[in-house]
Amino acid sequence: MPKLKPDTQFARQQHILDAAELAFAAGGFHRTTMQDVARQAGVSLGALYVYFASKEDLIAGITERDRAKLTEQLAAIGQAPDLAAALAKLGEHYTVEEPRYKQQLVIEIGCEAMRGGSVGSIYRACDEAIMGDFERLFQRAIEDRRINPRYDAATIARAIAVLGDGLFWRRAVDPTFDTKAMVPVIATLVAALLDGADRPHSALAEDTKHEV
Amino acid sequence: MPKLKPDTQFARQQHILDAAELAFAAGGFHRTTMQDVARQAGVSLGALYVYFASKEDLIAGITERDRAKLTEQLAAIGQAPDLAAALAKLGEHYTVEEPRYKQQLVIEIGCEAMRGGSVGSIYRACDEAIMGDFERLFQRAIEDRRINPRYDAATIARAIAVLGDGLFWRRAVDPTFDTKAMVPVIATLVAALLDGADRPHSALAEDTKHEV
Amino acid sequence: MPKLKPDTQFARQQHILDAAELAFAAGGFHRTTMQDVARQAGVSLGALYVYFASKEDLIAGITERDRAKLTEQLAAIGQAPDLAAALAKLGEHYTVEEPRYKQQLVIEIGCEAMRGGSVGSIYRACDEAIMGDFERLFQRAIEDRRINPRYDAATIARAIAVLGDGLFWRRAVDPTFDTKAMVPVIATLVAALLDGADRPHSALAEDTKHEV
Amino acid sequence: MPKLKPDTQFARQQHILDAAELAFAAGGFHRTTMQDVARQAGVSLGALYVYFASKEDLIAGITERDRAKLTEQLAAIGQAPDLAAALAKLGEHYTVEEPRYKQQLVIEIGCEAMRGGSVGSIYRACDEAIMGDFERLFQRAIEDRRINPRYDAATIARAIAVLGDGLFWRRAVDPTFDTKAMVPVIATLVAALLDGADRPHSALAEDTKHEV
DNA sequence: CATGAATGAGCGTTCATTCAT
DNA sequence: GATGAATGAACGCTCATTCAT
Repeated sequence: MPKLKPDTQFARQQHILDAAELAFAAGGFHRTTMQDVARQAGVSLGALYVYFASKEDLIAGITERDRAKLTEQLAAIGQAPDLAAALAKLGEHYTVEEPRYKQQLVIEIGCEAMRGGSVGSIYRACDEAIMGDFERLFQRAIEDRRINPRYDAATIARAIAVLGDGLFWRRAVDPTFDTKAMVPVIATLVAALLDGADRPHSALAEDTKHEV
Repeated sequence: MPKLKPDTQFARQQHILDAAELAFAAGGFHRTTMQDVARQAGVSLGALYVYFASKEDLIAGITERDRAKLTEQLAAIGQAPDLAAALAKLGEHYTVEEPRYKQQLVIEIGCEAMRGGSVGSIYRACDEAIMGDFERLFQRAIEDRRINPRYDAATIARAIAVLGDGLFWRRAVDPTFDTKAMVPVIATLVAALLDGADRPHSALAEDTKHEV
Repeated sequence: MPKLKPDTQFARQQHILDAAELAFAAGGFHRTTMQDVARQAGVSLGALYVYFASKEDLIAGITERDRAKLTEQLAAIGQAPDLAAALAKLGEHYTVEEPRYKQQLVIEIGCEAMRGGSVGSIYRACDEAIMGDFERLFQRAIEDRRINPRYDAATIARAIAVLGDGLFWRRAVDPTFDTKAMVPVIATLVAALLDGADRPHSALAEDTKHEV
Repeated sequence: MPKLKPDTQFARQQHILDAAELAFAAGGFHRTTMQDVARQAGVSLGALYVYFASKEDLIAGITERDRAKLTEQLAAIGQAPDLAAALAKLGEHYTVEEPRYKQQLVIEIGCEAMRGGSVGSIYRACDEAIMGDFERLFQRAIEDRRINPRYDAATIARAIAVLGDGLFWRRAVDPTFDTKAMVPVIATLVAALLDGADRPHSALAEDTKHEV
């Protein structure tokens, strides 16, 4: 029998990735066995290895797809007229539409990425790309005078990443965390970051200004 | 003297915890074997089990010690006259004094805590305690008119947790992250949270005000 | 064909049970490792766990098969016209045809069964079933006047169990024991049990008659 | 500090043996750790090794003491005027006075003795001594015409051993076994063995006579 | 291509034994 | 002599990966 049609191949790979995300989110990368993933996907163990050469490869596949989606969504923000509003929208998307297990997966991925390996490479490459895009995005916004921040584009990008990652972490780790209620609060801070150059700041800000 | 003095016992337990933190931070909880920990601690495999009944118990011990230290440090903030400055100081502490592997450990712990178990129980119990303390701290500060925030104490506490966790995450996961440079920026946001009731806000803040 | 036919599966399970009996009889349940069993069976360690979930499960499997065989053989006695002769035949079977290691295994099983667990459950369940069958067997024989014992059916059943177990024990524990020579002697006692109501007995019997 | 007085030494050794019997009977030789024994005896782990060089040595000590006691009791039977009655008395002793855990220990010992080692040596040496004594006992009784059996002294000795061991086994392995009720029944068989030369026997005896 | 039985290296854990105090 | 912390070989078991069918 010749090769499966590329469409079918791709579809099955995506199906396995979906199942693997569920399985891994439920039990973590290490406690979850390839057998578990196969069962969740409704395929045989051998079939798994047709589409992914190893467990690491499978995890890398998940990482890649997840980061690609995030990259894409952040890219879409570049088109938005109101940056702050677009970012708040994105924050809401991850809060309301996405199930919690996706966030837990992101934490799991980051945790795995800390150890290097192929997951680390992919994660960091994506992160750098995202950060670069982000930076350019804010650079353009500054140049176009659509925002008026106290900090340079690179700092803004990183600060917003801190906020976003903090939200992800909290939602994943704290089951009592009310993400929906927190998003607008964080959005306020994003807004403050984007548009704060000419505002007075608290004593603290004054004290630390020279460190920036 | 055959029976070790409690002091010595405690010291050895702490020594093993130190070694375990190093070993686990380097390889993650799952890749790191008990043998690795023993080697790092310079004790035999059996000695490990004299002080910790299982690997889970050892990880729980690390979690407990780590969270206890954090709780203690946050408690100390209650005494500070300038809340915002004290928080910034704490942020700097975790940035400059603490080695990066400690942050990675925190991420590892949180990741493990997502799966429940004894680590999950300890983590969540500490987290709740910390959040409660935090909330009361801000409540008192509001009543004493030392701060004048737009949000209630509970929201402030949670938002600052998001900022702190975001910093931890970034430092752990992104080796290029310049934490030292980012702390003052985040400190600005903390200051904005603590003292922002009567300031004008951006359009975003206006838009989402009704959701708060 | 990837999925093994049930026949093959069963055959392999039986093969492993055979090998395990040999290995366990040679070294006892506790000194014999799963690796030993695997080596004896000519399969890998992992393959063992395909067919038996744990060492206890493997021992339970041996127990079950052994007891099932015994139950079956005792059931066959029910059909025999001459009860005493059939029992003697069975005694001879276990003496001559069965290798000594099987007896040693029975002792090992009983020893394990003393500690409860799944082996204990299986052992006692079979023992009770056997004793019940035995009792009914003798009850019918009494009613049909094929035997004429001094004791009731339950007592007969238990006394014969004592004789049988004593033979097993002796053969297993004493390498100089001449089972072949002893079986007819024990058979005499069985015969005395089955047919002794109207015979005169020794002083001892008279002394203890009131206790019966 | 010089050596302990031999009396004290002996007393402690006996105390440890008592505790070890309890501990081993409860959990079996293999599941019970030296730590368990020490705890049961109320001594330190190190003290155990002052009195017994190894676990095997401790088990051998138990075996030796147990067999010595049995040997002694069987020797006492030699003095009895009525052999059958004396044997029945001994049977009752092990049924009523001795706790069940002692029987379980005997089974455990026999099980261990099957594997050879020092326990095997001791067990078999004692068994042979007992069997020799027993044989001589019955030989003298035959010569003195106090008994009139169908079989020679060696056969009688072994047959009675089968009965005794069968009783031990049943009591140890079957928690529902009513030993007290069974002893008189078995005593009947012993009596039949000791005094049966000139009695008619059942068809079974006739049938199997040629096999003897 | 699909299957799942087979493989075996490697893990967490136990426990008989030793020995510094 | 007594103590119990320390040792490390060895065990039961798991699971990523392979490959005959």
